Amino acid sequence: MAGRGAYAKGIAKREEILAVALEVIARNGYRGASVREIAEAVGLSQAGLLHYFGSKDELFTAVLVKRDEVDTSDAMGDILDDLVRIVAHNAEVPGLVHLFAHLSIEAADPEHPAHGFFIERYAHLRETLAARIRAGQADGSLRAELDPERAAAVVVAAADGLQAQFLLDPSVDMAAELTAMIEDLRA
Amino acid sequence: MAGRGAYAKGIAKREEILAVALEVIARNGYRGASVREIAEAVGLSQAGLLHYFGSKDELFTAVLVKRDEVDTSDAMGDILDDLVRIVAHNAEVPGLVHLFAHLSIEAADPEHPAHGFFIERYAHLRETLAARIRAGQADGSLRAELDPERAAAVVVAAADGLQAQFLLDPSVDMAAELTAMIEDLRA
DNA sequence: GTCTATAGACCGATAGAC
DNA sequence: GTCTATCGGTCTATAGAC
Repeated sequence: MAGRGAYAKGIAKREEILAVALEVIARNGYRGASVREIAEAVGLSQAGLLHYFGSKDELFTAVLVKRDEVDTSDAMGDILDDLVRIVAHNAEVPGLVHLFAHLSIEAADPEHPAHGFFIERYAHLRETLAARIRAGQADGSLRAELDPERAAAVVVAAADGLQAQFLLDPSVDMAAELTAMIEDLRA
Repeated sequence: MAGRGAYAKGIAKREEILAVALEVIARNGYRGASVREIAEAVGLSQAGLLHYFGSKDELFTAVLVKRDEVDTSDAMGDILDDLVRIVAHNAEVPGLVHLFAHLSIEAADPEHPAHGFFIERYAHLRETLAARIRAGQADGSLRAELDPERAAAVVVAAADGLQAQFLLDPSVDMAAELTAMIEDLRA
């Protein structure tokens, strides 16, 4: 895997493009963040950029995966706390929240490059949460009458829905609402 | 307001366009539902259609308002029941759910024609739900420790988030999940 | 008032030269 | 690996016929 110069340079360039794209989107928002604009910010032509990522959707999907990796590496252990912390952090980068929301809707099409990513992301998130809820029920810290799978799906849904409300009206305090909801799960 | 022939005809044409657009979107989905396609389905040129609605976004916003009117007229009285019924019905028209989700994200831009619509829609929905929760707490049918405003915001958010999960994976049973969530609010 | 036709701007995608 | 040039598609705007 430790490729030679040319290969390694390609990888590095991809990383550089992703970092710049993340900046541009976080600053200018998703709207108007065209491939051309990002390409110019990196110092490439539009076609030059699309050499590294086959299409606009693939580029933006890669940005998403990258953000997810960063979020995951920041995780502290308790998924309930992590979720609230991620949501709180998201309030500071509305452009990225917009990109995420936008792509999650567009990826409904099975042909979309990010379709698999979102399917797996939701499945993994729901499983992790359900396991955490079961553990909490076992040690008596969470209410016993909850259905772990259903509660997990609804917590994930609420987090997404709160982001939509936040995008429309930035005064919505996503983290506070989500915290209150999670508090309500406790015994 | 009872205009003469020409005016009334314009109104009727608008209604006809909205009805056809609703059909096309429900059938073909939002993706690929271009102004041209809808115009041809009505028997108009693209520019002919845009004479009635200033832009694509305005047209789609009008479709949304129309759907909302239909939903509202179907309401039976109890907002909690109505919400579940609307969500259940939505599972049968994924194209419309897609349109709704897509526009609600795009409308985050304050310049978007549907921005005000969504702001008001969420505010109204949250108020109505909060009032219903307060009433339920007064008569002892809903849990007393809930914060009515927060619970209302979270229920709305969950409904939206479940729609996003449903669009990605149609096997997700939105109505069942939402019903379970609402059950959990009861005393 | 209503509609057709057309033109311009922008975008993403692709071909092919270097 | 990067560029220029170009293509097809979408939205918007407008001039002018009816």
